[in-house]
Amino acid sequence: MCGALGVEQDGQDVVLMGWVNRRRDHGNLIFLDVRDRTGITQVVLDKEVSGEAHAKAEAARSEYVVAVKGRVRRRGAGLDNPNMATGQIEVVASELLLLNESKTPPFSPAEDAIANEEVRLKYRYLDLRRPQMQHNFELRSKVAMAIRNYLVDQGFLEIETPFMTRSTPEGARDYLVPSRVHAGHFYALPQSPQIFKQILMISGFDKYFQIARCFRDEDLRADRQPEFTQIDLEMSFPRQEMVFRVVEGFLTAAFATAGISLTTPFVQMTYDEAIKNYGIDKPDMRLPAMVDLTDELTPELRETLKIEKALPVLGFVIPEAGTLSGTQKRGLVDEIRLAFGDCGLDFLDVARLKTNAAFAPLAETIERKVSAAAADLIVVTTPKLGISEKHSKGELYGELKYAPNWFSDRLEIAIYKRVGALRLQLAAKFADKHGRFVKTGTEADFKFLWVTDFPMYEWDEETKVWNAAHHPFTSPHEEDIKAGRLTSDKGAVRALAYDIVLNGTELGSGSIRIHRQDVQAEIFRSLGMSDEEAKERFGFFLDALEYGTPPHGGIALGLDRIVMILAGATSLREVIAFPKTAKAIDLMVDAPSVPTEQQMKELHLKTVTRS
RNA sequence: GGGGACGUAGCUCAGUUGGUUAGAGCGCUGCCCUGUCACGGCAGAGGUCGCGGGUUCGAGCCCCGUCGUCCCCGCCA
Repeated sequence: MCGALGVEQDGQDVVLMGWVNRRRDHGNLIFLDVRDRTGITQVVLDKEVSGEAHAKAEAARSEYVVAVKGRVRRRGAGLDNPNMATGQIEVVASELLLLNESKTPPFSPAEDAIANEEVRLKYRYLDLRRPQMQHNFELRSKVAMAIRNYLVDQGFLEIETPFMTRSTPEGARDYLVPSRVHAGHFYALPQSPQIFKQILMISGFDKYFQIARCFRDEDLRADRQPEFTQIDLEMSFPRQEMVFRVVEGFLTAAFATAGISLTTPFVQMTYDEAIKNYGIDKPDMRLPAMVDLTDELTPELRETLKIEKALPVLGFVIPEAGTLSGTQKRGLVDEIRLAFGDCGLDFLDVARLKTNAAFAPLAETIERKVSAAAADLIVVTTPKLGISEKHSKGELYGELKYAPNWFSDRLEIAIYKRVGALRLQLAAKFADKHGRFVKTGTEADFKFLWVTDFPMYEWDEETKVWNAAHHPFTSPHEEDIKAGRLTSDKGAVRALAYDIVLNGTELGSGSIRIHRQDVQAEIFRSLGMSDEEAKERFGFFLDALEYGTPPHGGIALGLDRIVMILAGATSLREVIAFPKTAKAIDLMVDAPSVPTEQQMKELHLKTVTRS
């Protein structure tokens, strides 16, 4: 292989096959850089060595497929290329075959500058030839294999579940597949194998896993594709810590394939703590936390900053941001105001903190509380959100989605989330300076975290109902059931649900499930689902629960996201061979497409145009 | 559904206050070249300025609409 040659092979006869990465024609001497999956080797075609091979090389062009027969030679003094892995050797060709020609490609896989995504996706086969992409998919393959091996070693069984099924209870929109045999009936592609894996527990497969494709018809993001791959697993008789240890185990194995050793167990915090300290349920631990400064502010300072009495004031630090000029500061404030509304905020570096008339008396306290270093930027803020005492709890939950237990009765909690978002946006803005997001290939680049005790219910402001925050098979905390909160105080019910977070990205989420039919029925009722409705949607599952269901629980992790972060990429498209655009289009095969009339007829379908 | 950025040669991009013949680098084609490795030299080809409409004496540039790509909000266990 092209990348496998080194000085050890000096003098050996070899055959190389690959693509012409570059051609350098010196007349009677031609260099071809031949590329395959493993790397690039320089091939020398000397007219005096083989006139025939040399003549063929004259016709060779970029991306031609060639076979070279020749001898490995240590390059002469001063001819080594230190920029190339194989730069100490070259292959002197005695024979050259042009196995296939290539049209001039719209962009060259050899180029350092990458074309725009539209072109890359249309000519995906060319894009995938790029060494970076080849590396990503080698990494992905190895990671998946390491996880498989680990789980199998731990006694997990890999079991497949159907793609053509019925809706799973995940709340996302389904992709539907029309049935030819049953007019008007549709299969749904699974949003996850959730129900099947629980059934497998009931079936006695006490440790199941699957690297499973999942489908969700929702709008996309850089880290969301309509079809994606999950490492899905479920265990019987677990405590959640048992699930954590399994996940930490396979992640350690997976990261080891990339040469990164992880320290376990991972850090753990509750959902409430995450919101309170980071303003988000998936904290990026590479950045410092927020600090509540409410009790530190004097009434005079509140006056100066025009902060209403009731609102909490939060501070945080952007590391290494350096000193901002007045203009920069004003620009930043305007920008933030645009995105976050009036924040009553101020940006202060440590020096300014001490000289600012309003803040000076508190300088030391604030500096100490936010643990600011000299070059750090201190942000003191309270987004106002137009919140007042008049706002109902429901409206607040709408803003908040969840209602963490510790502030069930307070009105200003959405602020924590706003400030959390602000913290992330500002950190991204100063990313070049603080370097916290830079990947160096060490353990420190990967900050894992377990977030536990998620709320059981979330308030849907549009429909004015409580929904299951995770899914309706998640078990609430026993004490919350006993305290009657399922009916009296839904917002305060904690679930035995947990997320695993890496660098601010949710990698996966899982829960301990309900294994008792009576509890399950109570949950459905608490979600406003009638017994009939529950039976209609999940009847088969409720039946199964009644035949000796073991306590069980599990988790599912996004394989694509793991590989993305490990590869240092910022989009899933870099680690999915044939991804879709933000509008769920495959630009290479041009999918989705219009079916033929014959297909439509057989499927009993008719297209209606919505006006 | 909403907001933002982008769309000019095959690719990456520049294009001033609206002005006459739209440029650069890379790539491509031909010729030359025996030590290059982002080879070099000479010559050359290559444009529906995304698309449609409008304003104007005149539009790559201004306005409206539309399509596409990307990012974000909503949405998404």
